[in-house]
Amino acid sequence: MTDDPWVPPVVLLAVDLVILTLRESRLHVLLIERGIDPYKGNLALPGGFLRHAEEDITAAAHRELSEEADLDVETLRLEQLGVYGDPGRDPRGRVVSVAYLAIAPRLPEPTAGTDAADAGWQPTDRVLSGDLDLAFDHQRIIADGVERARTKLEHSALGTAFCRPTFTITDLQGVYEAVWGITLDPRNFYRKVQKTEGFIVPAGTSRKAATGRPARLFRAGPCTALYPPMVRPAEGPSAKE
Amino acid sequence: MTDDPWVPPVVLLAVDLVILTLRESRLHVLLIERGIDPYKGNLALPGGFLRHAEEDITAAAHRELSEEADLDVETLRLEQLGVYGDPGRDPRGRVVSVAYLAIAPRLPEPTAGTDAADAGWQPTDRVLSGDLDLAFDHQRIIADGVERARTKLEHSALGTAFCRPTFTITDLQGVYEAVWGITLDPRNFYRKVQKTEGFIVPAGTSRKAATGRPARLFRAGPCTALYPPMVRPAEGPSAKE
DNA sequence: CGAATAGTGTCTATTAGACACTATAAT
DNA sequence: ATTATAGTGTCTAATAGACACTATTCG
Repeated sequence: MTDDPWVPPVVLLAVDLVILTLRESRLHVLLIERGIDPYKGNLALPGGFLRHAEEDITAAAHRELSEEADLDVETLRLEQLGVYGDPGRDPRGRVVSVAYLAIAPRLPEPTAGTDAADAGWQPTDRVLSGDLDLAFDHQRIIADGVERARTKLEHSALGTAFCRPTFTITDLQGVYEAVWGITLDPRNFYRKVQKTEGFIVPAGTSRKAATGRPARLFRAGPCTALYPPMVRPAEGPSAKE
Repeated sequence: MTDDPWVPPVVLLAVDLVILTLRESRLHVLLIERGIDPYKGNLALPGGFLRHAEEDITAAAHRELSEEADLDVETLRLEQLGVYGDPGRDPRGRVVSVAYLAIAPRLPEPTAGTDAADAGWQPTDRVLSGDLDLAFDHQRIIADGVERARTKLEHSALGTAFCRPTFTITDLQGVYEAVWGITLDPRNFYRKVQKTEGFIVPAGTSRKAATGRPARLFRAGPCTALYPPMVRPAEGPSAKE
């Protein structure tokens, strides 16, 4: 045992972004193809190291959002998802990553950024089933992100973030159905959403229709927390006889 | 602009523990008095740097729990609360802290650990009101921890973690009332808790009574997630005319 | 008109919340 | 008996969930 004065170890700090959206009624996550080792060629979450020692972590997340995902920083709200710092999760050394969650409306394919060889939306169920091979512990991070989105739909107005600025109630129902993976009664959903004060507000004009009656348009309301919450039907444990 | 190969910056990684308990019907948080600079003499959350470069973050949190708080690691479950890494939050340099939340039953005063000059439980409302001067951004971390506990009480069986191994329904009600800062109807609470399957299970013997009818004892049930959830009455926004 | 989607009405079983009562102990 | 706390019963208003209907567009 030496008696050298102890100094704390240092780590590399990274951010990773779980950006979810809806395409063709399925939940998708934005992934890039890694252009460099380790895990070169594998799919991974957009993200990267802090740029410099004074960079704010949230600022770094926003920077990666525009650099790697080429998405508009202004329209997306990032929420901290958690820290992933297992020793050995990155062969380059001790890398601790702060994961952020963002919800995006349906967007055109993002163009590849600087250090992303390719970028694209992948269905979350393909990721979670292990069908796709992800770098690092990113499958785990995505699983946590999806689960977070599921519960946030219950208690926050996050659902509107999946929609474009104006949307129909049917659009919003599609969000809940895709994220929760269930079907909902349109009539009850209609009532419920309307009576949850501040959730959605009418956007004047009705519009849209390939066929059928045109739907009214709404915008996201002022509330961020829903009261009463949207209730997700019980699952698993209610194994009915 | 030089053309030196860019290398990512490094940071110091710390863990901080928000340990909540109930004493005399008030929510308390465990704080230590800092024995060294910076913020020497101020109150702070128990915590500290990673011991070595390969230490798991959760393991470090458990280690601090026993070292600094002298609490039994086995009985307390730690939950990640978030990352606090603003540049400038620590004058010693770039320190990023991972905060953990734990709930403890009423315990004897913990004995001071190694680098804690003094330790003790402080009411959370004194902390949140700014009545006590905390080191770093620990007031903010505690505020987040308390808020997390509030919402977890709704959807998880966390409330039982505030109680000793066996407890009465009145004990459990006291937890909800203290954390939520409201009063509840004992009769409705009784029914609600009983019918939430797996929340609490009878512990055989009835017992306890200074005066009045002895209460039945219960243990924490197998469920971690409550369904249906305990509903916290609406606050603020329902400003009744 | 029919097809398709939007939106409303109504009924019922369940539940939250209010409140009165009975039960079991100590003094 | 009195006091104090534990536990149960009951009523009512609100709500979730099921389901039938009307409304508005296009072709």
